[in-house]
Amino acid sequence: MTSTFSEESFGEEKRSLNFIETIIEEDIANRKNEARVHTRFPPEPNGYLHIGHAKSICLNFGMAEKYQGKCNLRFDDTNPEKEETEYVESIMDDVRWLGFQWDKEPYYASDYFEQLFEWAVLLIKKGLAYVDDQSQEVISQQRGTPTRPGIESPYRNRSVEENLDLFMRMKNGEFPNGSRVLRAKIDMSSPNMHMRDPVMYRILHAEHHRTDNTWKIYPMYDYAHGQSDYLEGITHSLCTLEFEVHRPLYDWFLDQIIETSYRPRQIEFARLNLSYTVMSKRKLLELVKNGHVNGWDDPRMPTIAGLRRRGYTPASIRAFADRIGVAKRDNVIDVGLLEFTVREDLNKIAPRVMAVLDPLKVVITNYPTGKIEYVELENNPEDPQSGTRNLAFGRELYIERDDFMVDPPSKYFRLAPGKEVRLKGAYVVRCESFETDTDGTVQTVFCTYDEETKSGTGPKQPKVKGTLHWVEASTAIDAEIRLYDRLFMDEDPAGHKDRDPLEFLNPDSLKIITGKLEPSLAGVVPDEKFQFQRIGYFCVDKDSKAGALVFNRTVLLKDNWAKQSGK
RNA sequence: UGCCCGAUGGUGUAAUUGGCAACACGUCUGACUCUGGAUCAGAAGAGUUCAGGUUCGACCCCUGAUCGGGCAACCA
Repeated sequence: MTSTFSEESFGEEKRSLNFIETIIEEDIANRKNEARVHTRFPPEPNGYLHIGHAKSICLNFGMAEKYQGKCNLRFDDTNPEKEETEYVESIMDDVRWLGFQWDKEPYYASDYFEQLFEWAVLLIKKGLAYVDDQSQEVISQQRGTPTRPGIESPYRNRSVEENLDLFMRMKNGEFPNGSRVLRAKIDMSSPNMHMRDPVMYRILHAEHHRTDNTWKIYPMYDYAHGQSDYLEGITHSLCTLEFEVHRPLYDWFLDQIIETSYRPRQIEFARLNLSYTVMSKRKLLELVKNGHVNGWDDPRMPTIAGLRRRGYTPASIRAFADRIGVAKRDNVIDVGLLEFTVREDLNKIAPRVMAVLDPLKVVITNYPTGKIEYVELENNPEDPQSGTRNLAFGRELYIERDDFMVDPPSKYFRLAPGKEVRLKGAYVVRCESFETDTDGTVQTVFCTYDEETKSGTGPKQPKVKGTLHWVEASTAIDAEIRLYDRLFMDEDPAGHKDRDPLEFLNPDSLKIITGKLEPSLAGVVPDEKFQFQRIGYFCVDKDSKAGALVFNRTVLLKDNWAKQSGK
């Protein structure tokens, strides 16, 4: 094994290789395929990319980066009935957003239709492919079952001439959909179902998003994928485990056409599963179509577009992909790990601001009426470069309703009658009294402040247990805050036989409230990210406008008090 | 009663290719803190699915079993 490429630069922790890196390094050491590394990310443009695809993207582009190779973006568009340009666009957006750059232009399997067709003709001439006139049902029956061998089609031994003629006429559109297929002649009794004379081409009179109506026949995945890899010079074709049984077929087709020593190799890894969510395109599409979420980029969706709108950063997703690793065993990653990686990134980069989501009025009774002063606050204690800002302080403020209790337990470090807290960046205040409405809900809390405790400059700096965030009432601005929670209440919503994942939908996955924010936020634009001090990370939604701000909650801060008091 | 994969703390991923298991998240302590965040220090938690075998020595090799996943679209 060469260690040339496994050495990490100084400061980075040195990690052991995953099984794919091990294979690649062996191949490089053996100078297989001239020691080139060329991968590809091959999505079908029939839906939006999700976090599982992000794993594949990071893997494929990551291997290319690590071994100074290349990675193609290739749209696997062999089924005109499901594929749309909208998806092509979104996929390119997502890959770019994650920070990867594909080699040259995006490729399309449809670019190879002509070549694929010629190779099909070649297979017919070699006696390795034939036109079958039977119906889908009959062909399916003849295929047998996993435990019973199939039987051969009566059309299996047609002459090359007849096959050629029929295949041409299929191509020319002379036959209706479903009337004939081209099949590879392999082995109807193979224990591997995929080798039982698989279909190579079907007749589809459908408009293709790129080739329009030129083609009346379309190649199947198995017939197109390996050859596409070959045409692009791919060396390591990484795909998920369910394609493992396809590998003999991948190799079989390549065997028939390859004349060089170069050959791509398919390697399978386990797809990502995330707890408390669903990951199949079909189920995600259902969520969108049935209106359980507001589109593919709804911040509750595990799509890349959804995560982006939720406030996740590319760095956090790449860090996530990094930590989950790559292996062949089935896995379910705790969604908490994803949340950890965003917090980790946002903690470093998100400016801190004051925002009160459930406001409770506080009156500082000994503070002059009408006076406003400005206190200085750090923008981000984690980032010394981020500077400070001035924030209005006055007699009437809002604090979080959770931060006051009439009759608190002993470990409660916040405001309560007779207790003192620090208002972050301002003064220490003491709660003298409070006022409730008729049903006992606290309406206003009355405090006194000590002018000498002013943050930083005051002569008295008493140690107080609690520090609260706050906003000054007359200058605070309102904003719509969208509080997102997990979409499903079950850890594995799709993992129950006889139960629809929709049964586990979380009815409280979105709550919309109006919060009070510090005025410096008036000019924010979509995608800006902040830490609402002591609450969590929030980002500006694309629906946000000046005067009608909208924030999405990305993730809460870790909250040991909630954990402790919840028990 | 087929074929192909896989099985290591709660969750993931490792173990210099045979020298008695490490890292991350999570959990729990404690310190620090003008964010009950972050940071720092520490702890608990698996003896590697099971049973045999080879070996001085097995997570690693062999045999068998068990459990889990995948395969019967003219989907990818």
